[in-house]
Amino acid sequence: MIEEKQEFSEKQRHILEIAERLFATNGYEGTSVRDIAHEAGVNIAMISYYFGSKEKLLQSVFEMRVQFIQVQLESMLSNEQLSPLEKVYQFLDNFVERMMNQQQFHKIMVREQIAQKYEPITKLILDAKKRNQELVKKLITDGQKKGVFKKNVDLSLVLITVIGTANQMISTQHIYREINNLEHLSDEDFQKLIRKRLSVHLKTLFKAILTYEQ
Amino acid sequence: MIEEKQEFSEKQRHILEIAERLFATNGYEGTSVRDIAHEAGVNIAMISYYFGSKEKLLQSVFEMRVQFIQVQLESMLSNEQLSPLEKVYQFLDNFVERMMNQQQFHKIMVREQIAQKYEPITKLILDAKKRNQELVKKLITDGQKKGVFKKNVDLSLVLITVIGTANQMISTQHIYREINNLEHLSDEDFQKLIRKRLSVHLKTLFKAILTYEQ
DNA sequence: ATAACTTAATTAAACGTTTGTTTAGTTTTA
DNA sequence: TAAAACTAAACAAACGTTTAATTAAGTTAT
Repeated sequence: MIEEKQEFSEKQRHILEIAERLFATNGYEGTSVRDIAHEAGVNIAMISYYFGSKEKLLQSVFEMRVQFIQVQLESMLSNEQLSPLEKVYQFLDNFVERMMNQQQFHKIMVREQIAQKYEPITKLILDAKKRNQELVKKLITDGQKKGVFKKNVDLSLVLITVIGTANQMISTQHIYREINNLEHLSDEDFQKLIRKRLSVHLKTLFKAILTYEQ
Repeated sequence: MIEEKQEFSEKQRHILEIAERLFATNGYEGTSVRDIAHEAGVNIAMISYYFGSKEKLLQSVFEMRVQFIQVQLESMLSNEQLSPLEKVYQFLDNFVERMMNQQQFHKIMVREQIAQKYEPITKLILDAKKRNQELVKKLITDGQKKGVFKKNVDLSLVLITVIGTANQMISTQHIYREINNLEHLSDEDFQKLIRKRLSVHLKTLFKAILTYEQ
């Protein structure tokens, strides 16, 4: 029987999820420890008790969420059955799903990568991005060797578009909803819709940038 | 002699620019009125005296910057010399230049469109986006009528990519710089470089999404 | 099995700072 | 000499964190 490592207790995870939501909507400085404690239904002192400080609480939110890609993608990469383009598509699907499932967290990410105020978090973000880029780079160079992808692609710039598009969609989905008259949809259906559209859109983009075919 | 409407005095504009920079880097809640006053070299009370409150100060920053597109683009649109694609290119150049010239302000925008905390500002952003989209829509449908652009383009999604890419570049330019080993460049040269690359990149994207040609 | 003891969880209250804003007074400008 | 610009000081409220005390849970000894 394998004992799973429980980094945080159930109660701690509850606090972390509340904190994540509040940090996402109000920002780190815009959220008070009292707000978090109140919404989580715990005493204010518990947050220092469990996490040490407000800043370490934010760090803990990051730790909770940065299980990131790593394992999932490694196996995909080594699958020799798939064509380079198929691999890229699968990566994009995976990416969109991850982003949409963790919207609150990615809102925090957007803020923090602007602010760069808390060193350990800045470092976490940078490392994750580098790792991400290395993985995609393998995908791309693989496709280039096989002659399916163009050479001279600014990979960083392509990733900025992919991540930027997802971030922008997450940040301004209410506007997208209003402008396109999608208010009649349930929240759930709307989420499904933009997830699907985002996925298709990013694939189209990637194909257009990377391949010769039309 | 035409008297230009001076919305803000020179001293006020100085405060607004300091506030803009601090709001951009530390966020609205992360910036204290004392910080702003100190950096601007004025007494704290002057901020209430001039702008009424901290929140109205933020609003004033928006007012100062929302001279936006409007006039510039209208004339471009009506220029019958240009092909639809050339018009789109010109729009993109204009867009990138505006974004890069007002990076601080756009960092605030990114935060505020996530937060949606201050009603008047949320409304300002929404209106600007709608106006923006209407203008581009004219450009696109014009090109569609002439048979140069594809039909069935999700314009909102395309704009999300354009704006999202620019926002992401502005937010994570330090990472782009490090990953691509561009630290030897002067700040000025680096800014020029990413402005150019962003411009080219967005044009490529637009062309790939909108046109049939390769 | 229960009493004795230890550690962990939880609480209300208080701590010293910092927050945005206002006041009452002074200096500068027209 | 009236209005505008500016200042230092004070305001209450909110902030993150700590304290000291209490309750709950877990362990050991008998």
